[in-house]
Amino acid sequence: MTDLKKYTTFGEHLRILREKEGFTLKEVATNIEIDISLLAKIERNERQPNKPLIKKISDFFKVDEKELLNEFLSDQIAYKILDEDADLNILKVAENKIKYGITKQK
Amino acid sequence: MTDLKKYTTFGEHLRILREKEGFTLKEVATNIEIDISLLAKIERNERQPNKPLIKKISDFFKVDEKELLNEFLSDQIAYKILDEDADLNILKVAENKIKYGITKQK
DNA sequence: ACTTTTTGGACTATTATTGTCCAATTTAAA
DNA sequence: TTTAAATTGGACAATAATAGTCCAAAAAGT
Repeated sequence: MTDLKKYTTFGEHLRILREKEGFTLKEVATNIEIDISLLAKIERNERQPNKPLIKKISDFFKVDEKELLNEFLSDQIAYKILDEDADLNILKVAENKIKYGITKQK
Repeated sequence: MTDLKKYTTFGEHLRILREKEGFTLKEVATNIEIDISLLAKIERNERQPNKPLIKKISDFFKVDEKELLNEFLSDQIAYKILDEDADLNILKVAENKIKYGITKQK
């Protein structure tokens, strides 16, 4: 587990990684082969990374891919709740659905 | 709270409501003004309802709209976890993100 | 002041999802 | 056991959502 502020977004996490190492957007973007502007947007959570990109990022910064992926997925869920401004208890409901019953969608 | 099997999907819930009242797909579909086939797909969770439709459904079956909406939202989260086959603990992480910090996406 | 870095917006491209249509299958009722 | 009604399923078109690009403006650093 990295010693970052917990409970931040994927984007912030990424920015912190980058700044900790003193890289510019350009340097990172070049390495992970995306547009600078896109990387900036990802850091600001205006765009979502895809899986291959998360892999490249974890390789570049030498962090655990799984951890980054979880950061990303938990963001998605958090954003969904915020967007819909749903009650937090639906998380428990979702958990129970998974545990007791429902199966994958086709 | 309706006395339905708990922790089922939106689609199953809908089908149970319909069958309990002895309606055919056609009858319900006509009333809520969607294609029969689409309704069938929604009952099988092959299509997701949208908000206005959830409203129409709750009106038609005289059930609480908020409850149906939560059913739908918790499904979405459950399906996401299953699809990504993510660890359940990301739900807790998401909850903490919401509680301590992150704000709405733009 | 000049240079580099970052931001922001408008636009296009891509991907995902919904909704439609119709034929095939299943159910049930005559 | 045929006939009709109900349901399913797939292929496709329509729509919506999201990502990615390009470039100019703003901010930060030297």
